Amino acid sequence: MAKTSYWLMKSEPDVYPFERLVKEKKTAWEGVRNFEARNNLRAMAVGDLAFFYHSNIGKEIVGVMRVSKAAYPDPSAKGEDWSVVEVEPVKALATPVTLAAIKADPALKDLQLLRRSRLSVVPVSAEHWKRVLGLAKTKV
DNA sequence: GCCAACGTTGGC
DNA sequence: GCCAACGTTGGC
Repeated sequence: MAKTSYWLMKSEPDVYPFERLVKEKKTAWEGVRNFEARNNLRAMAVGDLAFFYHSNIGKEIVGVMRVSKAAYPDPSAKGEDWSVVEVEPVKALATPVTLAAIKADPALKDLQLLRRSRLSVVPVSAEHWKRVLGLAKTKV
């Protein structure tokens, strides 16, 4: 069993909020049109965990999800070289972790969310993962 | 609604 | 292969 990797994926809540993922039980993470984000998707393995971040509205990490199917061609981009993964909800955070809270925490200053703010799929280190869960008062 | 950051595209 | 122009993302 390979070591679990951690990620953070962004969605605008008026396009696809975490609550909808909870309701639908799983979704294909479509629409990534950035090479680096795509490569991150392709690096994911089944069982990897990811934070669900609401961009623009909310600007906070609201939940945790699990990769349930590894990368395969994006059905919304036929004939083009894009990928999606399938994810399923794990749980909502007891306390959402806001962007402001992340910025205010020196331990999280190197979080890729801050350093690469425009990238929609970024890796998260195990240390940062634990730290964010601590702030969220949530166990996974 | 504005603007900064930055990835992508296309001309040379 | 460089670089300017352009488009998109996302915070404020």
